[in-house]
Amino acid sequence: MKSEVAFLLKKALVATYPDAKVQIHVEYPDKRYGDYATNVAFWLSKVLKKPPREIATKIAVNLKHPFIEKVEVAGPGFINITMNEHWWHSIVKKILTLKEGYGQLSIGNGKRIQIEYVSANPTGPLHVGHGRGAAVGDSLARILKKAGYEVEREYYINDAGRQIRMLGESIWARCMELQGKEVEFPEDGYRGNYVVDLAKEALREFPDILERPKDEAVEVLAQWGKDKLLKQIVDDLRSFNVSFDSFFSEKSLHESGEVSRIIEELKAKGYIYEKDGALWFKSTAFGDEKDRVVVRATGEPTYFAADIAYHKNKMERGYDTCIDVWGADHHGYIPRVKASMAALGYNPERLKVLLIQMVNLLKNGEPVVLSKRAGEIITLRWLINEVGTDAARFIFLTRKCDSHLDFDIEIAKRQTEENPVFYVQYAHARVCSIKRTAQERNITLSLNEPDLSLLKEEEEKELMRKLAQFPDVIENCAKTFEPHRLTYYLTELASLFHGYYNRFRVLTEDEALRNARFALCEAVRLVIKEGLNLLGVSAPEVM
RNA sequence: GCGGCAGUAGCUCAGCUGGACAGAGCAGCGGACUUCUAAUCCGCAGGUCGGGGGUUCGAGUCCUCCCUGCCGCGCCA
Repeated sequence: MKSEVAFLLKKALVATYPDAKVQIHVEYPDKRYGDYATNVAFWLSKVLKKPPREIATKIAVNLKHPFIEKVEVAGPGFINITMNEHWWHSIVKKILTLKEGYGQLSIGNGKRIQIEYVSANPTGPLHVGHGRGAAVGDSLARILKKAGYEVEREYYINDAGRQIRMLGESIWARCMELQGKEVEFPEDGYRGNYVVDLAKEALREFPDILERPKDEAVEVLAQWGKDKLLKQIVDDLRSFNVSFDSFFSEKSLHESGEVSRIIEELKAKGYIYEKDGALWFKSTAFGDEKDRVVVRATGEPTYFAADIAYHKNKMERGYDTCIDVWGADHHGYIPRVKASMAALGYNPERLKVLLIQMVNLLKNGEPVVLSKRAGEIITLRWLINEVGTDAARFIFLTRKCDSHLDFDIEIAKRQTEENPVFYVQYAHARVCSIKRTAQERNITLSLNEPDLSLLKEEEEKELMRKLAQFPDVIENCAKTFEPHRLTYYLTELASLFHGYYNRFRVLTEDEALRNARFALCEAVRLVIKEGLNLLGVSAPEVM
């Protein structure tokens, strides 16, 4: 609702200083100062060369609206605004009318955003780190949609190149072992147990596989294994409430010739040279720290070459913005991708890369040590089975992407008050419980024209203030690409609700008061439900 | 060595274009269930915002230097 206040401020500003051009920023001050505040006078004082208090006072005089109770100039020049009850009541009514549609914005203005996330190699199951990227990417997609963007979600499948062949060789080696044949396991092979399971299944599916020439067998197993693993990945993501609009195959870029074409295009522009038998892209011309190989001395294109083609393809599809969600260990990769886009004549600003920091797994405060050599990983599937999708998603979204995340498996499993997701869900369930109890006791509850002026308590006003912030939170998340702000908001809203619930009764004798309070609670419930939905977390009616 | 991220209460972390006395949860201590679910609530206690300089009317937030931790610097992806 900040935007409405900003609009009123804008009017007052124009009335006072018609020529002033300044961005109006509205904040939530400490509640003893008022409901909204702005520091616009400070910015103006720089331009007008007058004291901020003087400017603030003049603007305040012109700030009028039936919903404004009072306007005060405070401190060195803040303008504090206090709204009257009609303003707060209008918000509750708005929520009850719009329901889950409350908070829908149009700041995206129909602009197209593509968001690519997870994109894990189909050479093994998803691990916990992928889960964090999935939670962030998926929730961000939901939030951006809510903010009025046209959003497309994509998964880039690295189904070409060395790692897929290595998958085939790993399965082949395990097949040999299962048949009791001595064979050296490939040095960079995939050592996880899942490869043994795949090998067992492969032997059933292709009884003659080991009789075929090795190259052929490896190729068959590679493609078959890749498809199996991809299906498993998609299934895991589905259990994690994560979905995609499209899957884009790296292999298709090679097969369609797009990779070769992109190299020719860069060559024509003079950004490709040969050294040591390989072809190099002159990314240093666009700020990268060194040039990068696009075609190996063996004649094979690198992963990066395909990635250039992929990003060109994205640009050609006309998105206003493309978001790539990557693990933070890929940060050194950003300059070369942006360089390639610049070289091809695209504005690199159209690409935003979100780096997701590492997840540290803990067990009762102690780091979980995994042997990388033995291919030990903690899979997302395991995590979902242990702690559930709701808890895992919520915990992943309680940190900003830039921060490392300590994920303590025992705490997440414990399902106690240490686990914030239940706290928020419980608030939702409690409102549902009020409704149920009323039904059981034949108490009438009506949302029809509640008399909200009966909500006189400070706690009730606090709740209405918080509810009014929801659209601002959506806007904030969408602009910063930071979904974690929503989890904090929901926790705060739930906290206010629990406090209110403990102190006041909804099902009172006084029918008018009962209906007014229930209307407020129902508004809280609707916002929590929609908020959780944006995080991909369920809102149970009973707990 | 170069680069990225982090360094805020005992622990895990928030902190909205720089704003008005630095916030939450957990842990600790003390209270609240014949009344809409105690997975809850109320209260107390707890911090020279890693350190030094600087910019500003104002710095946890911006600049600079230093310290510590994690990560990256392949013709791997």
